[in-house]
Amino acid sequence: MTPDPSVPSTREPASLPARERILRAAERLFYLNGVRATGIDRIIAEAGVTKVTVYRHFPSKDDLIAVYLDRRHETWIAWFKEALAKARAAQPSAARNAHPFDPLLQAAREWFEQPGFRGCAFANAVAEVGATVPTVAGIAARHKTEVRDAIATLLPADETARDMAWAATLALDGAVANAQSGIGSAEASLKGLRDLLEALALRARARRGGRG
Amino acid sequence: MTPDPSVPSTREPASLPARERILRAAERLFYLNGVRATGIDRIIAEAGVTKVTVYRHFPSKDDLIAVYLDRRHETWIAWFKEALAKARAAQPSAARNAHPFDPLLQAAREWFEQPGFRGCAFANAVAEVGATVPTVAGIAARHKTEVRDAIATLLPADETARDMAWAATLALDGAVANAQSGIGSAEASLKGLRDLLEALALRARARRGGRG
DNA sequence: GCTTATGTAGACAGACCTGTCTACATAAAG
DNA sequence: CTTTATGTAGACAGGTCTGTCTACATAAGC
Repeated sequence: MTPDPSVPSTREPASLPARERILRAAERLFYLNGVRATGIDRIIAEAGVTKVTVYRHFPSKDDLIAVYLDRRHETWIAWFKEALAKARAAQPSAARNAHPFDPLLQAAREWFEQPGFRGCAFANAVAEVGATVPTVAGIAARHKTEVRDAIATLLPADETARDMAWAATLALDGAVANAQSGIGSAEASLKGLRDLLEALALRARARRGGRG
Repeated sequence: MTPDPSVPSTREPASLPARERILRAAERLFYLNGVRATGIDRIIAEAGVTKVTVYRHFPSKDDLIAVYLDRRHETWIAWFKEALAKARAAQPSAARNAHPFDPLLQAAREWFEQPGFRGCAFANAVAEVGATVPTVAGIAARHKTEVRDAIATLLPADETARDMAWAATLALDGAVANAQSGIGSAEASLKGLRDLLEALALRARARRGGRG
C-alpha cells in the first residue's frame, strides 16, 4: 500500500521537558499524517525520547490521541477567537450589521492559507477512527459547539443568533473539507463560503426589517 | 490502540463471480471501517475468496481502493440524481421556484438516515490517506463536481446556477460531516442545512426580483 | 539518606499488514 | 488437445504496529 505520507522529519528541541516534546511531535504528526497513520515509533524519534518515557506519561496511544485533541482544541479555538475579534475590531461599525460574517471569512482565509493546513483535526480524527472511540467523538462535539459559540459573538445577541451561528458553522465545515482535498481548493472554497454567509446575513436582515 | 471497529462480518453469496464478491466486500468494509483500517485479510474472508484471487484481479490494495471509489461514485451519484428527480417531481410546480432546494434537503435526510451512514466516502478517504495518493484526490474532485452539477439541475439554468449549486454543495458537505460525527447529529445537521439552503434561495429570488 | 519521579538504551512479544510463492483444479477458447 | 483464465489452500517473507520488559542513571523532595 501507499507508504506513510512524506512529511519532513523534525526534532523537538532538547531544552523542553520530555512530555512537552512528545506532545509537540504528536500534535504535528497526528495532524499532518493522521492519528492512525502515525506510529508511536515516529513520535519517539521526533520527540527525542524513548518508548518507556512515552508510556510513562501516557498509558496508551489512545490516551495520547485524546490529549492531542484536547490541546489542539485549546490552541485552535484561542487562535480562532482572536482572529475573529481582530477582524471585527478592524471592521467599520456600519459593516458589522450588514456583513457580520466578514471576520469569519477572513479567519477562514487565513487558516486555509497556513502552510500545514490539512483540514479540521477533529473531522479528520472522526473520519479515521470513526465513532467507535467515544472520546474522539466527544471532543469533536465539544469543539464544534465552541466554534458555533465563537461565531455567535459576531451576531446581535437575539434569539436567532444561535441558529444562524450554527448554520455558519456547517458552512465553514463544508468549506474546510473542500479546501482540504486541495483541488481548485482555497479560492473556490472561500467563494462558496462567502456566498453562503452573505445569503445568511441577508435573510437575517430581511427578517428583522420585515418584523420590526 | 483501539481495535478495528466492530462492524458485523458477513459473507458475499457464492453465486457471484469472485471479482464481484471482492468488490462488494471491499465496498462495505472500506466505507464502514475506512480504507486504511480495513485489511486485505478481512476482505478475502468476507468475499469468500483467497488472497491469490484478489491479487490476480487487483495489482495492489491501492488499486482496489481506486476501483472501490470509482464504483462508489457511480452508485452513489445515480442514487442521488434519482432521489433529487423523484423529490422534484413530487414538488408542486409553484414550489420549484420558491424552494428549489427542497429535493436536496429530502435527499440529504434520506441519506443521513440510512442504516450504515458514515459520511462521505470521498471526504473520508481523503482524510485517511491524505492528498498523498493523487488517485484518491482526483476521484474525490470529480465526485464533487458531479454533485454540484446534479444540484444545479434543481435551479433555473441562468449564469448564477453554477455558483449557487456550488455553495449548496459546500453546505451539504458541512451537514454531512456533522451528521457523521453522530452527536445531536441528523436532525441538527438538517436544520442547519435547511437554513443555509433557504437563505441561498431567498437571495437568488431577491436578486431576480431586483433586476427583472 | 532514602524515596520517588523522570529519564536513558534497546530487546522482546504478539499481533497485523501487504504482497509473493508453490502446487493443484477446472473450464472455456482456440 | 492445448493454452489461458480463473479458481482453491495455505505457507512464507519482511515489514510495522502497540505495548512490556530489564537494567541503569540522575535529580528533587522529605
